[in-house]
Amino acid sequence: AAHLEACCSPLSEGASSAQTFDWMKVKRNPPKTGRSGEYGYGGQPNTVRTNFTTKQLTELEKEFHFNKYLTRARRVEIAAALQLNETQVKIWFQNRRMKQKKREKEGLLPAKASSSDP
Amino acid sequence: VMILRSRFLDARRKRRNFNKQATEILNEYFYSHLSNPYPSEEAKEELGKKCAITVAQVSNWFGNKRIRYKKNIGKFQEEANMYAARTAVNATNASSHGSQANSPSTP
DNA sequence: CGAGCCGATCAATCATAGCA
DNA sequence: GTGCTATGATTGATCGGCTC
Repeated sequence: AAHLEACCSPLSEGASSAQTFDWMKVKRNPPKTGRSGEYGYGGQPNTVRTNFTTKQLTELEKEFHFNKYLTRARRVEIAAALQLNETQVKIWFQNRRMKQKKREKEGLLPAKASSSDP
Repeated sequence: VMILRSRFLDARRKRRNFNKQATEILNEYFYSHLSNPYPSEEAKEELGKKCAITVAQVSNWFGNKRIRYKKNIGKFQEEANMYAARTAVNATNASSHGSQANSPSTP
């Protein structure tokens, strides 16, 4: 792999229009997901977003409805059963909780409208 | 590979684009705060109200806009100039204000 | 000091809308 | 109809801040 970044600099611009602000340069570190998305490889950082299988998602969802929060023990069990990292399971639950909250929030006042109508 | 998508339960299927006016308002905010296009929760609520969309949609819009903008600044140059000219206001950096309509943030 | 959580965001991708 | 781009939504994972 090879990444290079050396184009424009935040220096001055003639007149109008934009410059390059800090938020445009923000870069996220590659996932440290070590692996286990798919057994086998060298073990190098996955670099890519893991795609959970329908089976894994089903199990996680089921567990979530049972308990919104995980205990260390439960997390280990699930991770082993689904062949995921404990971290991935932990993160999944965190994201799931946020998703749940978002849903509740919107399900409260969904005053439908906007856009166009065909 | 087969990975039979459970493409049968995704709300993202039927999607409708926003009004031209809503997009107008969002872009105006975006480009007038290009130095820091991160509306506060309050600002999002107000934008959502003005555009008749949810706060979540406002967040999605800004999230997509920021990523796509920085991915290809050149592609948005025109748009940027257009909106930049339309609004003279500009907050070069996050700091307090004292305006009337909307204020950036920092609780 | 570190682990887990929250809230926000990123970044890649999905699926459709919209236009030539 | 076909083909490609624009765009809203979804989501695994990261970042900073806070609690314990």
